[in-house]
Amino acid sequence: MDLKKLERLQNRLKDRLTFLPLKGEVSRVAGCDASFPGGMTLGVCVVLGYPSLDVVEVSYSLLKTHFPYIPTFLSFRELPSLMQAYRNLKHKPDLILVDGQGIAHPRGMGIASHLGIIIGKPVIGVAKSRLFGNFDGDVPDERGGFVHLKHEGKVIGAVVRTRKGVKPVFVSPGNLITVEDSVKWVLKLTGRYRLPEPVRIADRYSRTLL
DNA sequence: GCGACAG
DNA sequence: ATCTTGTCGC
Repeated sequence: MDLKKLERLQNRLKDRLTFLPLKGEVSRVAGCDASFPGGMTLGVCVVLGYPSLDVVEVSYSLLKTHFPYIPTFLSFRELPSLMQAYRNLKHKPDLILVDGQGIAHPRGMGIASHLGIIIGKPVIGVAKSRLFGNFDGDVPDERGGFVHLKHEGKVIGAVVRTRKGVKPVFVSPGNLITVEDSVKWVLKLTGRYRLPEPVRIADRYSRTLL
């Protein structure tokens, strides 16, 4: 486990990121998350139909955990399992949401970006707390209110209020999508809960599947 | 040297 | 993330 080497890998992968408006039809959306039941990593991917949000498929992968939690290196802990679960899907999604940061990361390589580079599809990162980036003032307390997350003047994501009176979430593009479209889709996929349905359901399965 | 630090 | 008792608010 050579962190310096992994940092260089993240810096190299960063050059392969692309940010474009989301084009084409979105008929399926996926949510990915992992849990850690006693020394194991349970990665889960759920696919929902869009716009119905009905669960189309759930796939998972249970692997022995081989990497600890170290801030800014989350992908090396969770991706092996999440990738395996993703490969097992029979119905591939057009858009993916992952529990964690996208480019709102010190080296622009949060887990959502890393996953986005590997599978080459639009991925959005949705985190419950901040890792990197700053924002001014407060997030308007109304569903849909948001302020940009920035780093050295550049917009790298947004702090979004998905429900009035509830703590906001940190949204950032992983790959093949823009900050604006990421915010727009997170809101379109959020119902009566704090987290958008794909990640909320993936989270629930990852802790209930056993 | 000190504080921050996704899940 | 996981563990785990009690409390606040609708």
